Amino acid sequence: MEENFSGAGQGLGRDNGRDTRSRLRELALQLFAEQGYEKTSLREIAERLGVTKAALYYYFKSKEDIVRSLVEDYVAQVDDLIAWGKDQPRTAATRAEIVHRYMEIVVNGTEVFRMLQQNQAAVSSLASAKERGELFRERMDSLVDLIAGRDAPIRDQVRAASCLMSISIGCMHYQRRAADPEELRAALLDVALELADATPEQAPSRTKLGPASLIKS
Amino acid sequence: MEENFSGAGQGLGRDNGRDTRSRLRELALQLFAEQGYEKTSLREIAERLGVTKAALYYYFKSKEDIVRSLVEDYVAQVDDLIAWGKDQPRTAATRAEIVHRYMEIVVNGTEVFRMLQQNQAAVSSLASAKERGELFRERMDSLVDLIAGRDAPIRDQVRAASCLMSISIGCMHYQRRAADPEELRAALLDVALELADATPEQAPSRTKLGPASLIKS
DNA sequence: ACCTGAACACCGTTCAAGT
DNA sequence: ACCTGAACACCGTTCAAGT
Repeated sequence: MEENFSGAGQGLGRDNGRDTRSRLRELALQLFAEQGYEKTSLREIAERLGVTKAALYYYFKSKEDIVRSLVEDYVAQVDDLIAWGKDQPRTAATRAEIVHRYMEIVVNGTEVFRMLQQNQAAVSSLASAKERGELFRERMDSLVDLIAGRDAPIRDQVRAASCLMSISIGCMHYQRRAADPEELRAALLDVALELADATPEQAPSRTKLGPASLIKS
Repeated sequence: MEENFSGAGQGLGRDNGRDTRSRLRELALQLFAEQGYEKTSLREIAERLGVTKAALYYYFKSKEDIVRSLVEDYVAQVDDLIAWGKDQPRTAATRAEIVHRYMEIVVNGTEVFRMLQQNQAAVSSLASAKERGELFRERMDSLVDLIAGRDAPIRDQVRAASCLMSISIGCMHYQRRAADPEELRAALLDVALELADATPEQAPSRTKLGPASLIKS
């Protein structure tokens, strides 16, 4: 919805506007992810683009608005996934499908997710003042609910959260140094899928608190 | 080393200095974690403390220096853990011990880790200009090496990284809403320990790429 | 439609000066 | 030892004005 914005009249103008706008978005993403949102000044972006600071306000109404434009698409994709998941039966197959789809989203937007991860504080106060609270926390919780089941025991919630974190952190952290991207994908899926299913505590637990924890105090 | 700084002469002065300094640290940690490092101005901190902006520079030589002072202790603890781990045999017991110790560190410094997590970008450029690169990335990698073994296959590296992330993210994310903190600890340990050991792929793999992936293309 | 120049309030930092 | 007031360069944002 932000990417295919060119449709309106790209043959009419110099198409230079579209060009400047997307160069701006591309450059901002790179700089925000690399050196951080707050450490990247609009002056730096403008200089590299060959325009004035003030010119940027023709394309975006604020610095935060640039981030919103970069993130928007992926937030929508996650929302779609959540909506889809809510209509699905609570089976192992559904959980696996959620993991696969989430993985797909993250893989396609690794740079954006890296940028989000690195600028959590700056981004979460971007909450648009509207009801879309926290932007991440909330959606994390929704996905955890879908995977572990609503009001699941903490242990299963932790497993589900770890499952999701493994995917995103794993992508961001290893994508650059992994020789074969397919191998990384397979490894991530393997770990994530293992975490997506609550294990029926096969081994009688290696922590001191086993089933015996009911006896305490 | 930063906490027990009072030893020098706390009976001599008004002990008001020590007091202002630690009130400053406490307040800064709270604000940085809550609203973010960059969104928290020194003016706000100073006002709440009842002094001028400039007064803060008597205690810390820069804004970043406040963060360094907050983080220092925990970085040192992690470094100690890494150093200890390097001298240990590569057994399952060692891995379990590393997980337990890491958990201990994170539990004791949850607020600091939350603050680090939320301000990654701001903090990682705090790299002191010295060689202590990235502050987190690097130490993460060292711990992963200790758990998975150096130059382990990606799958095992991912498992080890997930193990560590489960602990820190799990603490930060669930500590506040968990009814019983002991239960949370047990749940986190359970998941982390499962991830700390590479599974001998018991089930013949549920991803499309099994051992058969060698045949491809 | 696309961009500039100049001004705004605010930020982190420095420093001479006060007690 | 502990703190202030005033100044510095820089930041994001606005706006009237130019083409």
